[in-house]
Amino acid sequence: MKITEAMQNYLKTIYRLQERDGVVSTSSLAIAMSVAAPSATGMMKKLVRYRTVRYTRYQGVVLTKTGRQIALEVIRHHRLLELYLAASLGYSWDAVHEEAERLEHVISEDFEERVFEALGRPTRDPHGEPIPTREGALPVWNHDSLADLEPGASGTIRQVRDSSPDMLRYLGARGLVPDAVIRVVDKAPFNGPLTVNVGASTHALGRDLARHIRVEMRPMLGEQE
Amino acid sequence: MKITEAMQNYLKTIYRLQERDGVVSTSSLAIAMSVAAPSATGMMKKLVRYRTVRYTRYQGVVLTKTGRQIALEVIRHHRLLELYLAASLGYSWDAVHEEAERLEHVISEDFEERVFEALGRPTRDPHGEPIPTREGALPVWNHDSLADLEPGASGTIRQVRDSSPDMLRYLGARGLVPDAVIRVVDKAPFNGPLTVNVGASTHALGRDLARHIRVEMRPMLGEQE
DNA sequence: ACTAGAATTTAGACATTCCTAATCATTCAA
DNA sequence: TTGAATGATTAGGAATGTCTAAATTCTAGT
Repeated sequence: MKITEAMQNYLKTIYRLQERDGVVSTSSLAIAMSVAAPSATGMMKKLVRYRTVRYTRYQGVVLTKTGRQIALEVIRHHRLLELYLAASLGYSWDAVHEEAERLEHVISEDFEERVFEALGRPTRDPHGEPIPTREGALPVWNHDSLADLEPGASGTIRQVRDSSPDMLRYLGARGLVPDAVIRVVDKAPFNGPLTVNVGASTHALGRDLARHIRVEMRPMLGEQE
Repeated sequence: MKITEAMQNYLKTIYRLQERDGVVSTSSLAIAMSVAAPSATGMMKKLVRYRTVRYTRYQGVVLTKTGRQIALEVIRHHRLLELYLAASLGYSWDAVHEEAERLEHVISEDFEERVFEALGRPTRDPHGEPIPTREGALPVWNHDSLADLEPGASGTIRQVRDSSPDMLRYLGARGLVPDAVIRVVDKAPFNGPLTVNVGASTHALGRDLARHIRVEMRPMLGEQE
């Protein structure tokens, strides 16, 4: 009766998909885990035995409180590690994900605590994602998708939601990182690209890409109360 | 065709036992790995297929060059991690072993390299054990066992070979750590205790325990050339 | 309402790594 | 030298997590 590493990974993935889609289907889970569908079905049944998910045949799964707790614990490890690797060992923000992915399952609570303190009890990882607390609470902000901003709007990048190293390097090279201040110059119709100012330079960004960038809008002049 | 974590652990353990006893028997390996004897036999056969050990039925195993290479790589990870945990995250020397034991199999070569550089290319871990080089070379010193020193002899502790946290705490509390300068005051016959000066204080030490402490003797006055 | 196609689950298999029970080999002592 | 104790191996089986192929269930379009 032990939560294995595989189970942790499934729970973490279910959590992520559930945030996005609500109920999680077998096929989406299988794709996200890079396994065949029967593997996902089998694991769902196992997770049920551990009371970490609620599962109805042909209907998909939802995390229980216990399952969410475990997922958030793993996510906390992951994000603390990403931050630690970047801050203390000089990793670039596009390289932290892969290393954290393997370390997150093996570090002790003691290690977690020491890293947390060494980093000054941080609340966000290098990609701007919030770090769950030890108690499993996760502050949720509702920032706007960059893709939704209209020309003229400006704000501060709060999150860059993409774990592909190539994409992160691409964005980083253009200054599109958390805390960067941006302004939308132009926006093509029909899901076409956005043109944005970042600091001194201007870049065109695909709408799909922009959707992964979350922005805290600066209240327009005259809009403040 | 992949070296699994279990195989790494067996190879590391075979390396350690081989240093001590020469050829490694199934039973000693099984005991050291905390598994039943048939598990050890089975793994030996598997390690043969990977050309990491030479094995003769009923005779035990010896590492091949490849096997030793892999064992030393894992040991390098282990000792770098021990040092890093102690130096950068404030772990006590009795706590580093357990954490390093789990991390050693999952860190990347990149992580290893960054830690190595962050620590200033160290050559010894917190217990005084030498850290194998990236090429798999291991400097071997032949220090004396504290148990062999005669009354009046003195020297510097170079290694404390014990991974039990309790024992390390016990020794640490008495100042018996690497680089400590000690002098043997008295030595009981028949495998009885040694009495040693460590800094300002004096302690009696069981001979078995003293055997795990390796000392670089200071040449006696008048003995220098 | 029916049916074709998509999604999902079941069935059966394989690789790992571990176990217990039983058999086989070695060795040491009388 | 022989035989009992010790040590090692074989035989057979369990748990995990994966797969492919086949059967089942669902869903949408007519």
